[in-house]
Amino acid sequence: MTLSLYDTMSRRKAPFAPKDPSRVTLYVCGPTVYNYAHIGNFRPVVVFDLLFRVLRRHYGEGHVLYAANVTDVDDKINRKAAEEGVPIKTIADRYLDAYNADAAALGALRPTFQPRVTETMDAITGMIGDLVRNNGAYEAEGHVLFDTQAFADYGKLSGHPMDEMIAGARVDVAPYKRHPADFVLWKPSKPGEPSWPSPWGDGRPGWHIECTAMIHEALGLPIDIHGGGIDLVFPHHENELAQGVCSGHGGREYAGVWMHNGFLNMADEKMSKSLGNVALAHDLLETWPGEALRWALLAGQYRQKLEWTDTLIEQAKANLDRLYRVLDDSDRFLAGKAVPDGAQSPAGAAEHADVLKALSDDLNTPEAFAALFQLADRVRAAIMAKDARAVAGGRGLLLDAGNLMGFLTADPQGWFQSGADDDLKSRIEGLIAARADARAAKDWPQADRIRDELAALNVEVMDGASGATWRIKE
RNA sequence: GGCCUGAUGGCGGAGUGGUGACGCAGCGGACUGCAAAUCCGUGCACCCGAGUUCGAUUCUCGGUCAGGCCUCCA
Repeated sequence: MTLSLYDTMSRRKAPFAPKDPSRVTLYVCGPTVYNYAHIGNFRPVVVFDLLFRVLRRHYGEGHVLYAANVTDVDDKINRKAAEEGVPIKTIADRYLDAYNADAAALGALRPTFQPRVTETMDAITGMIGDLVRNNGAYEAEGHVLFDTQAFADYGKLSGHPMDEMIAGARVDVAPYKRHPADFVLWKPSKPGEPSWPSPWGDGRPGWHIECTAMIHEALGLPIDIHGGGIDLVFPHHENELAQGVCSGHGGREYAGVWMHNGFLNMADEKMSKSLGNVALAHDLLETWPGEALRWALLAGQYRQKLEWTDTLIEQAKANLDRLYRVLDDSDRFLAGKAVPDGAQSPAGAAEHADVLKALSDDLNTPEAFAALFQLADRVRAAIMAKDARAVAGGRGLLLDAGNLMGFLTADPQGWFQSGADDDLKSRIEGLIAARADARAAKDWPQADRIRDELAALNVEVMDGASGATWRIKE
């Protein structure tokens, strides 16, 4: 099965061809850890986690290397550390832990490498040195600047012609720059700020060089896929590309494919800390299962913008409920049954294949979801046909397809009963038992009274052939 | 000002030159003591104008609207 990906550089979808199928490399720009990350920050995390999973399915788990960096020195981190009177590492560690916890709750696997700027300083200064030697950078007033004139293709990724970028620039140009588009590779630290030694004096790296150096250090240039948010195309990725090529590592190529996810909007505007319209993943995870948030983040194709609303999350939750119900019903149906082995094709084999097929088409998650539902329908039909072998096989396929996308990892019963502690559970079970007695005695008013009581506890009862089941209503 | 996306039913959201996915919500029915879940059935859309075509939601051009980048930003 062919994997096709959309490349920002060529503006086309094309079959993916890694340079070495036994060592596929993926890099995604990670967080600056100075605060809790908002849900929009996690869109690329979830999207590229999905890509990571799909790549592993195509090339084998051990053959895909995924690096996502951590920016752990930056003005905002410095400021926060100064406010609290602690080292920047304290701030960075705190929010990196929170970030990784949130990412895990959203079903993201840990990247193979998670390099930190402060631990990659030698590689960073080394690469700046390479650029200076190659005449791709120059020193001016204690700064080292990248010389955009040295890279003829500058602007090719973003499609921004050089002249127009200057004409439209809305920032003051530092006087020591040879060209307005030149950008900082190394800058002196102000007194009291963290600084590192370098051949150009003590200071700290510019933002763009960090990624290029970490990519080279962790994966080696050139890489197969470079990902990130659409906003990073210019200037960040444009600059990374220029640095990488001019550094002399990896030849003319920096990344084989450039992938960019669209933004998350809230009330028709992008979610951003400066606009103040943020929803922290950390807070959302208090009220919603991580899988529901993950589903919501994948509800649209990754390149499209996504409107983040409560309705979106509710619908995502409802979608997952439907799949979990099938799993739950399968479990009930299979309970106590000896399932015969056999080579008979399980329910939903074709639909199972369709899931990977849809994902392999530039991560078409909506189509993958559709295939997942069709697969669930096949399992449902097998339950109704009382075909234990088909149910067991189909259930396995549904689970596998869901897991591939990072879903259906919860125990089905637990999915519906999460939010109930043991006290509540035993109370619910007691009421259900009492209601069963009332129903056996055909005391309908009493049975309905108990159901109302359960409803007051936010519990929904479902009478089935083999007794009543329940779940927490949302 | 320059560059770039997008516009599909009540909602989310794929896709396609000709039979308009999928899910949520709605409606009718079956099942149920009544519900819920489930099953069966069902209504509802392709921004506007022009062009190409036997035929366009799908291609081309123009317009309108929305959003993004050009500045820290996923």
